[in-house]
Amino acid sequence: MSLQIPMEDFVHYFLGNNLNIDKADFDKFGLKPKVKHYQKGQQLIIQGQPAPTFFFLVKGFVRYLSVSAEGKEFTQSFAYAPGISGSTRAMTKNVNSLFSIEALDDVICLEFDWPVFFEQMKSQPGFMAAYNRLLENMFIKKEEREYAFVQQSAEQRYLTFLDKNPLIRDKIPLKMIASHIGITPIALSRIRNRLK
Amino acid sequence: MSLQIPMEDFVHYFLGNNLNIDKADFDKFGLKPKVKHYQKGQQLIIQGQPAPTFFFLVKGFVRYLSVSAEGKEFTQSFAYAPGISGSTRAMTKNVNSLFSIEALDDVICLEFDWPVFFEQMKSQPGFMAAYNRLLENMFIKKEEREYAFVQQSAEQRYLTFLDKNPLIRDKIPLKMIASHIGITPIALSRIRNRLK
DNA sequence: TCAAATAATAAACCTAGGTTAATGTTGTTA
DNA sequence: TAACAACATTAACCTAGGTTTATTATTTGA
Repeated sequence: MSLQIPMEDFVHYFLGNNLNIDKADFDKFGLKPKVKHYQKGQQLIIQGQPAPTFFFLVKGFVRYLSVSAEGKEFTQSFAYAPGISGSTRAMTKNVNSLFSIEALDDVICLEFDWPVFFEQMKSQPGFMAAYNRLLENMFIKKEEREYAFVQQSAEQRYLTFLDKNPLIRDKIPLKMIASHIGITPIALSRIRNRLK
Repeated sequence: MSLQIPMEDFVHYFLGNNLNIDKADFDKFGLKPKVKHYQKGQQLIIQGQPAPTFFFLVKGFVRYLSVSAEGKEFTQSFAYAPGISGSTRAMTKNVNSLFSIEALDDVICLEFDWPVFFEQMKSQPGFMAAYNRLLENMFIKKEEREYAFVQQSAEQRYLTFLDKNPLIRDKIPLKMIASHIGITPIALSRIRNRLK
């Protein structure tokens, strides 16, 4: 592991607010992540291909995007450093990913092999519990999103997005925000015009 | 535990296709669930109230519904025997539930105290792993739903619902299907008329 | 620093689905 | 089995957001 500071960040993140895992537990792990660099526009994982890896983002931010059969883009979500990233479905079910993960920025990340990681996790109850908490949070976020799509207007979803994503709201193209909240860029433009 | 056959079902379910847990691990557990009966229309948990319990449905089926500030009903999902049920958010975060769970049928279920259950799970790695798998599946389902709301028409969502829910599709009122796929009963009626 | 590409906005028009209100159609229960 | 309630359908109308096509910023990169 050559990146001293990011590794500290990583440990700190896992130990910290989100996952609350014991530092000692983590150090017992013999993890050998690869340090990877991606340039803006490059893909960390590719829709339709296996993705048995998960990432810890050390620097930069990414989006999850899927392209439908009709060629329509949908930005499922965003992730940014310090934080984790990957396709839960592709990793855990060993199937092809339904989305790509694209760097929106120059990205530095640690790449973990999921099968190895998962195997080791089984012998580390603290880590397993942390993974649990992570999944719970991910699920709850999707639940909130489900609710938003059914009960809220596009305008409300836009305002909520701005509110909940202060770190990236001014750094990503509006068309990505539009496709994230499930509308076209034209509709978002109308909303923005109405709001000002 | 007085219900012999359901308990067998329960164990079998947890051991079985979904969670793949070892029967011996389960038996080590000293779980003392309450056996509960609910009549059609009664609520297992109530929106806005704490819900530190999870349920194993032995018989019958339920729906998760939330009512918005404007009084609009949304049927988040359905669950049926044999299977589990509860509010992940309310259980794990110890907050009030954002939805109610309502019996659509006469329901028999086992009620577990979440804090006790979770505490015991920590010492049973096999069970913790099973809970993980469950969360992964729950997350993936929500991901699919998110995708459906953004990329599919109401008609497609209706057809998908029928296809994926053979056990309940003919046993629940259409208005619940409508509110589950995010449209009004009127719109669903139009769709059904168009389809025949 | 000037093209060329990409992003954002705007206008005109269209459509899926919401809303309201009326009318059948089931299902309960007294 | 009558009467009431809940559910489902239909029609008429409305609106948010999609589509198409231009026009105007911004980036990007040579």
